[in-house]
Amino acid sequence: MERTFDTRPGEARPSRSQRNHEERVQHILRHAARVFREKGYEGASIRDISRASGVALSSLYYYCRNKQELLYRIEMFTFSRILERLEERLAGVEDPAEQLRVLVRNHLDYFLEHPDEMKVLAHEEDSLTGRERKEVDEIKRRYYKRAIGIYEALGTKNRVRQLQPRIAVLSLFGMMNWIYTWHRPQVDPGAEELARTISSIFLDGVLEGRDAAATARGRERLARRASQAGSALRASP
Amino acid sequence: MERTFDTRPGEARPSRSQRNHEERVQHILRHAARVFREKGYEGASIRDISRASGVALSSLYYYCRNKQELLYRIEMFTFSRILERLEERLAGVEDPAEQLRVLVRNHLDYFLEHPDEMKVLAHEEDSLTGRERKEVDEIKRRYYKRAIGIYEALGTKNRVRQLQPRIAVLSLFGMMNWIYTWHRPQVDPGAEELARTISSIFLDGVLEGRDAAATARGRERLARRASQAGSALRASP
DNA sequence: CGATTTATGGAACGAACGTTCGATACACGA
DNA sequence: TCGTGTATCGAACGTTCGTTCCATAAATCG
Repeated sequence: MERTFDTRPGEARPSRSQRNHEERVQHILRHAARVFREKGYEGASIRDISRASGVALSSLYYYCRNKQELLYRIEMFTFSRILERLEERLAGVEDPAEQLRVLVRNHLDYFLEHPDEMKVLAHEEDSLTGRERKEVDEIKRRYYKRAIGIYEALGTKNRVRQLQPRIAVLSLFGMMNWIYTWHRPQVDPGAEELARTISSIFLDGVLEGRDAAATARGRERLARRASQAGSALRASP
Repeated sequence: MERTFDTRPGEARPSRSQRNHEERVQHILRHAARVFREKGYEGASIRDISRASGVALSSLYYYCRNKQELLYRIEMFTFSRILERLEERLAGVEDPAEQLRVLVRNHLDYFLEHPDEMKVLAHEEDSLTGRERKEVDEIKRRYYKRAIGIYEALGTKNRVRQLQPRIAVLSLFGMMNWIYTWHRPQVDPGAEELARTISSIFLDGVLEGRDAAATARGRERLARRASQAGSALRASP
């Protein structure tokens, strides 16, 4: 049957049919991402995706095992690309502060270039289950660990506040990943200005120079006020 | 028919039956919030809420017109409480930086006390439609505007970086609202430490003193590098 | 060419969905 | 004690869901 060629069939050399196959899958995934963004994973039906992509309902099952696999492929593909691009851009950058700016810029570039996929990534974290869920969690963790590494390098080369790296880095991801809830391309700044703003808030904060030091003194006062306010609330009718 | 009393019936004086009614609604909403948090609004079925609350499927429709009203009531109630508490705590606080710390602390206190409701608030922004959607958007906007006001006051009393208030404030909300995706009560810090960390990142940044000024010089270098990297990527095979 | 994958879509499946209906149990003022 | 409004629920409605089946075109190849 298959001994005419010494390469296993359907593995190397993407034949024309295979290239078409992969293109078709990408076509479906692009439209699926848009539908998932608009209606959410649970709210979107396979019929919606069929209609949006122009591929018949039952034909979708020729390319994907089920609905979950659509989401899984979108998430895996997107995470892989972001990580891939990040490593390319980090090559040769030594200063940790600049590494962090590169990470933010890379994240936001991808965010604004592929808003559908990125909203799905940020919004459908819990929609996968089983093996698919585990694999996405794993690549997400790799991304997170990369950021933690940069943050810790930042601490060895600079004077840094005593913050838990986990909390600091997840706050940074919060600033970035929340963007999908408010960013309107025609009104709001592009990736460059957003990245500059968020990097500068994270690294330098909002206040400049001695003002930052001045407000630091107010912090113990706040701690006292907060617990005061808490008990006052509980006592009120 | 209804001329025996001069007060309109069922408006003033919450009778015992009315109190029980309101308690029952709150009971349902509490369980509904938990189910919405666990499965998402679309993924959760009325039958799930019936099972979780112990109220029969059809009885739920005695208390709420439909599924959307469950979500609407949860979101309105939660937003109202947060705003209410915020104003109580802000009373008498003059310094804008401290006002901002109070806002963060108030937000996170409510976040960790009512994680179900807060995840629903953060995660189901787009699930409502029509009149209900408009009303929730409106109260959300009031909250946002309050934060913008504090941020602008911060700018008049301190030396502040030239950042768009909209972007800065929405980044702050990003740090806070993203918490629901990662916070584990048994491992992660409570509201006080979280609020301290996030306030300090926002106001003072991660770097301290002259280090912050030193890295500022690196910014134009970054701008150049980023556009370089962008074209390099496009040119690569 | 005829044989065999590759690709497509109409029709149907059982299950689950949001919602409604009608019967029943109970509390309470007249 | 009777009648009326409040509260509850089992059963059912029509619709939509994810998925499968099967028949059939179109491309591939010895």
